[in-house]
Amino acid sequence: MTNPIADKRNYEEELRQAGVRITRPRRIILGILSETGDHPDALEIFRRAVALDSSISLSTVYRTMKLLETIGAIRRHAFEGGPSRFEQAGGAHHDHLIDIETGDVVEFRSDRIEKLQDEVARALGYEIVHHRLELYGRKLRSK
Amino acid sequence: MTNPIADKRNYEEELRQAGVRITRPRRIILGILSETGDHPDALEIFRRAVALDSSISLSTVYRTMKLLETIGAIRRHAFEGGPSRFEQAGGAHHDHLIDIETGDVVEFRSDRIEKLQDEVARALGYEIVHHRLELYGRKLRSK
DNA sequence: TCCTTCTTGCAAACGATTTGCAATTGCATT
DNA sequence: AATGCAATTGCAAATCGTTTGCAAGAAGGA
Repeated sequence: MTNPIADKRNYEEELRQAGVRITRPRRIILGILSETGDHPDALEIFRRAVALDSSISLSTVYRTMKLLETIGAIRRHAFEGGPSRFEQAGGAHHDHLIDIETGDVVEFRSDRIEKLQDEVARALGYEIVHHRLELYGRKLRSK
Repeated sequence: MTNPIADKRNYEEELRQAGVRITRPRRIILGILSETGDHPDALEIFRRAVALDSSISLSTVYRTMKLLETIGAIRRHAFEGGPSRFEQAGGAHHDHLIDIETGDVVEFRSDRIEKLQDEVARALGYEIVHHRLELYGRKLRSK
């Protein structure tokens, strides 16, 4: 999930492919995204970016996230209550379990649930374009 | 799902039980909520309320929604992109399918999906406190 | 290097929602 | 029905996350 070198390469390549310039702020933000395994929000990315180049602005972070989102390089999640959080796209589809105590995000995937969703939608006369499944829970103090 | 008289009764009763005063604005908002089968947002509720009493303010709508939410009389949903939308609580649990073309909301329920969610969470060492499952789709032009 | 176009930082604007405050109201009490 | 006080209101201003206009500054092909 965290593969700094290869992922970073991909990002710049994706940008080039999309015909956008590779600027200093973008390179920095891309580096941050490709090295993180968590789901940071814009402000958190901004903080990490400023640590590397204090001249980066929050607007640029937002603009870059939107750009990356439209070219499909990252995914945006609006979990309950908080600001949008981002993750690299490219991996297989998955849903999220959010630890309501820590905010940690655990990714999971259930083909059986996906299949049932399709069935439900079809039964209602719809085809699913996309979905959002978020489980909010707390750690079992399993002994 | 739409039962004006009984539902309206319940609302005022619930408010009394919670020890809050039954005011003119509240009565009007409650009436609107109990008569609607859809999932209006605050502004829409405000519009309908103003039609009945032009002195009602949007803040009061927001305050009332929050109040009703905390006493468990209504549920708030933050569907993708838009403002919060509300529905009466009290019915059985269900999830939502949102028509991405019209914004219409279809309620559905799948015990099998619920069960699988629990299994997934448990396997990850969590217990679910609540969840959010939203299907975004478009009508099948089924002939 | 030059030129055009894309990007940036900044500050102001934004939409949804919340809040401070002084005026008004509900309602338990006389 | 009149009283009193806390709960509630409308209004305007504040808030949060995010977007945008603009003038200045870089990217990168000619």
